Amino acid sequence: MLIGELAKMAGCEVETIRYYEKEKLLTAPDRSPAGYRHYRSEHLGELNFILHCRSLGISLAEIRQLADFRADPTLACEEINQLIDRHIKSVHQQVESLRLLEQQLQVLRQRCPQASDAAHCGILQTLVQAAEGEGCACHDSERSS
Amino acid sequence: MLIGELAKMAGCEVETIRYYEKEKLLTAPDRSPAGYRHYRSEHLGELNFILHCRSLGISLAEIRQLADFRADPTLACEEINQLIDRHIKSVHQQVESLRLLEQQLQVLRQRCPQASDAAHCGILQTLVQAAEGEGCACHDSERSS
DNA sequence: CTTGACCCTATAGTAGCTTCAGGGTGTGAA
DNA sequence: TTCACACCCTGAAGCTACTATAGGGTCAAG
Repeated sequence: MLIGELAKMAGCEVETIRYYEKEKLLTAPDRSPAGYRHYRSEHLGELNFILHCRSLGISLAEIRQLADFRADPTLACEEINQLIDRHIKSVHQQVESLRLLEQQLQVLRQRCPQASDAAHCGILQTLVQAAEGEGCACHDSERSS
Repeated sequence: MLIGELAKMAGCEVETIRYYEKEKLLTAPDRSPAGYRHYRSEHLGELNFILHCRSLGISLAEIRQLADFRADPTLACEEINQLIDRHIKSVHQQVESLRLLEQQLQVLRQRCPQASDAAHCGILQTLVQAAEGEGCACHDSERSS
């Protein structure tokens, strides 16, 4: 299987595969005399493992750790639990701060319900006022919470 | 006002200010004979504007646009509205996908309630199974939704 | 005249790819 | 056979928004 076919099967870009190989996340395949990479089904498994972890927002460094656990199953899985717990925590924090951000943007957006010119744009005025330290509508919810 | 004082007043790093100047987001201040930057209150306003926008997750490219609107207030503010609307939309999408991700991680975590060794680690097994295309517990909610 | 806090520039590093330049390979058709 | 075209290769640079590092200059106090 050539790199293009593997990419198609896994649903990623060819460059991504070469990148993972360079980063030693994917074992290097055999090469044809012309230097073409030839993959086998194990490679598809490895690649899917990486892509699946990435879709869960796990970093390449963490995936490298998981791959080590996978390679040596006598290791304690307590670390895997911790890794996932840390990850859940950070995702949860991201969700919370983005929800706050969304609220702030909604408030900001309501400042300018109709289009006119920038001189009268409520959004721009709000941003400029905030810069002048007059307290901003969009971040008020931070103080009150 | 020297760069260190400005940084303290605005609550950011000195390097960040120099970076914004290099990126032409901040107008270059006058220099002392020794080459030290000397700032005035306008600069604090400009910097606060940038930092406030950044705290709302607005990119530097978008801040550059907003600064143009600020500089030429005869421009239509419709574009500002659109910029904020686009931003709200993308933040909302991020929130949704992170919430889904959190759920998936919780499901994954429940696969391994107790620590043993990696050979019996439910999390690792789940990830490996997913890689083998057997359908994964953590992404099941995607299909059912 | 030395110490220490501050300032300067230019360059490289971060994460996770993506894009680009410049070239080789393999297959089918004219 | 020669051409086009789709695919493959490498190495380096680009992206975002900073942060860090190296190697140096300035200035006021003691």
